[in-house]
Amino acid sequence: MLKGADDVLMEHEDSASQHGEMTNWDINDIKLPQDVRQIDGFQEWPDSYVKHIYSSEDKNAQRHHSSWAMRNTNNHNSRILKKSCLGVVVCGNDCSTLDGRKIYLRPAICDKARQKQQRKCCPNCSGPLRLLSCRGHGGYPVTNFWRHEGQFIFFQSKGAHDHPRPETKLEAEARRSIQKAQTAFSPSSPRLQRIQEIESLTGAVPTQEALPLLLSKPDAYPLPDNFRGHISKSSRELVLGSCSGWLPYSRTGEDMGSGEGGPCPMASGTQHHGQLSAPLKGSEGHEGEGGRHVGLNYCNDDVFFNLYPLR
DNA sequence: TCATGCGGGCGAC
DNA sequence: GTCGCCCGCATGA
Repeated sequence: MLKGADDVLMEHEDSASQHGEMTNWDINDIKLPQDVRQIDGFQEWPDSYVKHIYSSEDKNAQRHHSSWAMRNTNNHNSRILKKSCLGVVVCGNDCSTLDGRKIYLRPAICDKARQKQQRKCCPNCSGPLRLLSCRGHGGYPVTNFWRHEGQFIFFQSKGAHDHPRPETKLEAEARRSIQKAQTAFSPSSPRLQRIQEIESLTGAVPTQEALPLLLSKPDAYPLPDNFRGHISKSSRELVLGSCSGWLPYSRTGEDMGSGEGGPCPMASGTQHHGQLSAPLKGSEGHEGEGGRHVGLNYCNDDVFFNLYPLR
């Protein structure tokens, strides 16, 4: 369907050196190169018409991981896994946080979960959420292809994302963990009562078992090259600064405290906890943005998380 | 509950 | 035939 455009772009791609690896192959080739001299470090944010060859030992590659929200697409070819980009969930009111950041949530991959997510409201302004579809591949979503061949995992991306980066899977997972912690620490929970009891007896504040916290670092969220011209600087600087509100990408609707549809008043009932950190499982990327930390600075209608002062 | 992968099926081109 | 997309199902975390 879009082959003509692809071919043109492939030429461009082939002429460009990508870390020096072989790129004169296509994911649909009957035979893929096996004399690969150099394998790539895992790319968390592949964009544009790129190809990568990963080691079959690479855990991220094995999982066909991407920080873009990619859903499985049936291409009726069991040898090649195809995924298409779901875009990003934004605030329908195009609101900004107090420090000028936009809301870029990660679309749920599961269709039902995504529908549910879109019924939720913006955690910043309580406005409607809107799914900003990816149309970076000739008007269709960017597609990623994965193929396991011998010792290597071949990756090919077609299209250039025309939308901001959503929060990463890791961040979304962290938010879920935090929500679980919130539930456990809700004011009426026996667990919290127990902690308060301990606190009153000992004067000590129990350190958290493992509330996940990821700390952001500047420039952790560069936008796709093709998007940089379209948004403001403040939107680009999606890093956590002051405790003016909450995290840059915000949380998804699933994390809105009591579930269905509740608006998100800003940080009511905020409790302050010490800064916590916990290593995240997995190895998000081997280079570049990999292994970064994410600031979580939550407003929350239930409990806390306006709480982690940044360094 | 949700992410992920698989595969049937449909319509457009 | 290829591609995009919908759907349901299964599995695992």
